[in-house]
This record gives sequence, C-alpha cells and structure tokens, in this order.
Amino acid sequence: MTEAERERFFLALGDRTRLRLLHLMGEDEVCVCFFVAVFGESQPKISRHLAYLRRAGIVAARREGKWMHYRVVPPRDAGAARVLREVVAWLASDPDMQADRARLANLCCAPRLPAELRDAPLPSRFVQLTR
Amino acid sequence: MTEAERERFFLALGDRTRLRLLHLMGEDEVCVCFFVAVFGESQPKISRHLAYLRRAGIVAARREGKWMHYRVVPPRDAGAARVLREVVAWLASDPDMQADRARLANLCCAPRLPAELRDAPLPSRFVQLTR
DNA sequence: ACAACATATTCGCTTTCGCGAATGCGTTGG
DNA sequence: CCAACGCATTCGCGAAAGCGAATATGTTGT
Repeated sequence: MTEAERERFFLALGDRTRLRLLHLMGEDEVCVCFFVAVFGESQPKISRHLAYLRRAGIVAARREGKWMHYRVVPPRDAGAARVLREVVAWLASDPDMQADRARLANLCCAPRLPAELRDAPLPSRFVQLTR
Repeated sequence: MTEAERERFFLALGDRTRLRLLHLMGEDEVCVCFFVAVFGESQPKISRHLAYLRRAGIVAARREGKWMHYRVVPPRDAGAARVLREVVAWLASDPDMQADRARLANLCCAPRLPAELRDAPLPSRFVQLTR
C-alpha cells in the first residue's frame, strides 16, 4: 500500500457519513436505497460517499439489476485490514451508530415498507425464509 | 468521544508527515529538533503537524526548558486507543517508516551530533549510561 | 537587560474536500 | 421503443486543509 493509499484510507474514515455507512454495513451487504432511507440524506450524497469508500478500498459494490449492494471488505494490506476491523468494532459500540441499526431494523421489519423500498432487496440479516 | 472528535482523529492520521511523526515516536519520547533533522522539513511545518496531533488527542507534549518533547499517548476513548495501537503497529512494519528510524539511530549514535542538535536531549532509547 | 535559541502560531495563498443541483447511465416494465 | 427507476457522476460554490514566510513567545546564557 503506497503512502497516498494509506492517506486516502484514513481520510476516508474522517467523515461521519462514511463511518455511519460502514457501521450500517457491518458484516452484511446493504442496498443503497436503505442508506438513503435510514440516514434521510440525498441519494447523490450517499452515492458520492460510497464512491469515496470504494476508491479507498474499504467497500465493494455488487450490482443486481438496478439495485446496488455494498459491503465492507478487508483491504488487501494486512495492516490496513487490522485497523479497519478495530474501526468497525469501535463504531459498533457507539450509541448514535446503534440508532442507525435500530432504524434499519425498524424499517426492514415493518409490516409494510415505504413505497420507494417496496421492491428493494433487504439486507440478508432481515430476509426471512417465509415472506 | 464526539462525532467531531472521531472525525478529527482519523483526519489527523490522514497525512503522511503526521504518520511519520507517530512512527518516529513509537513508544518513546522525541524532541522536536530530531523530527526536523530526520525529516529534513522546516520547523514550522513539523510544529504545525504536532499541534494537529495534539489537538486530536494522539500525542502529548512535555517542555524541558526550551526543548519540547512529544510522545504518543493512548486516547481516552478505549476504542480510539485500540485503533491507534493497530495504526502504530501497521506503521512499524513499513519499510519507508523504518528508514526514518534508521536515520534517527544514525543521528543519535553518530560520534558527533550536528551543531543544532549538540545540546538536544536524546530520545531515551539512545541515552547511554556513560557519555 | 538583552541577544540567541527552540518552538508555536499567524497570515495569505493554493489546493482539496463536501454538497446541492443537475445530469448521465444502465436496467426494467409496459 | 420508451418512460420510469436506481444509482453514478459532474458542475460550481463555499469551507477546510497544507504550506512557505513571517512573526510571536518562552527559555537561557552572557
């Protein structure tokens, strides 16, 4: 990992929106529309921050038709991977971050999803075998 | 630790000069003049970066007469402290960073220090019992 | 008291970053 | 084929960050 890549790695973590994104992903894969819904932020803003994290090698994207899923991936550099694991653990213990998780859970387990999430693929931890 | 403090923490790590400073300190305390000598950078530049790290709660300063010593300190937040420990370990395995350590060692163990370091207090790992 | 030393801080400039608004692009359903 | 959807990217602006040069501040030796 070059010096510039390492700088980009830490700068990518130096923004509360990007940290919230990382925490909401956790060990799971999350669709972009859920980030927009949980954070109440504009879609271009979320998209730009995800691009930033992607360029820093911290998340990976997977397209499923028109739906884009994102997940945290361990960076190729072992040292960076260890740092990132500690970061995610740190975020997991934060009450404000946990509120985001709660909002995601409330959303996904609601009797009826809002219109704009009606056909959205749920994060796998919320997928029931019977729907 | 507030959201803003956490952002500042990561942004503080998002600069190669500040990372080199952290690595050169390691577990030791280092005088400002050695940073200037090893990096070959201007004193105001080094000073400003140290101030940045200080404000981020990553280093602490100790004045000894006119000499200023800096050392890495564990942040008060336990999560931040764990992340920082991983960061320092990561830096320790980096060849370019190790070159800085080598330059510091060469400097401190030289038969004669350069004039501007003549009276400077050496990092404790280079202090011999007999001088 | 004062000059010299070591370091911190400010000023002004340039570069980089974050964001709303707008737009571009790939996919999908009719 | 085309409109609608989901998302990525660009534009332009304001804010933040990095740095050289200059200066301020505390300490020390004469």
